Amino acid sequence: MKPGRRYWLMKSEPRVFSIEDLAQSSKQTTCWDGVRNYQARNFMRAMTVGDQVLFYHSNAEPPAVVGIAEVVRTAYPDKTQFDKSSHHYDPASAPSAPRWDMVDIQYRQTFKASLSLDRLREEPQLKNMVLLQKGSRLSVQPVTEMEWVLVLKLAGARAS
DNA sequence: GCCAACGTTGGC
DNA sequence: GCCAACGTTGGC
Repeated sequence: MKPGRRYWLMKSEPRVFSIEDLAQSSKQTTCWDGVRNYQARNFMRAMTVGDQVLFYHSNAEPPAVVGIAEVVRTAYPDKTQFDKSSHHYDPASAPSAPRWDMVDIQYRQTFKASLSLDRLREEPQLKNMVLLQKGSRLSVQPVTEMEWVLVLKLAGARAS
């Protein structure tokens, strides 16, 4: 655990963009566009290069943490907010004052055994994970170092 | 496909 | 500034 590193969890629907898609992306890197929630955006703005990310498959069977990525570029304006043809177009956002940001993340590893939501709920020490809170829908959320260490342990994974 | 939980919008 | 209406998320 390197000092100063922070830990996060980011959700993606695998039918839209899976961890396999990330692994096969150019430079195994992608920009995390489309976030349109202020709290999630603010968490992305707090990210620094080197921060570690749990990659979570939502709306999946089963929903699960499936691997690890790393932040390789800090927050910068999400171009899709100005693109009228984009599903994420935001007419209320001005180019002079972009409302939405994104970060770049790079693939690190896929867990041999992904950790399902049910499995995570079985761990008393993870009961405070943002992911496990009732009604939690945040697509970008903080993870504590204790939670990070335990999730990797449960996944039989080593920190990258 | 259902629907609970949550965030946003806009009338007042 | 309240809050009803609406849209979205995401587990099930």
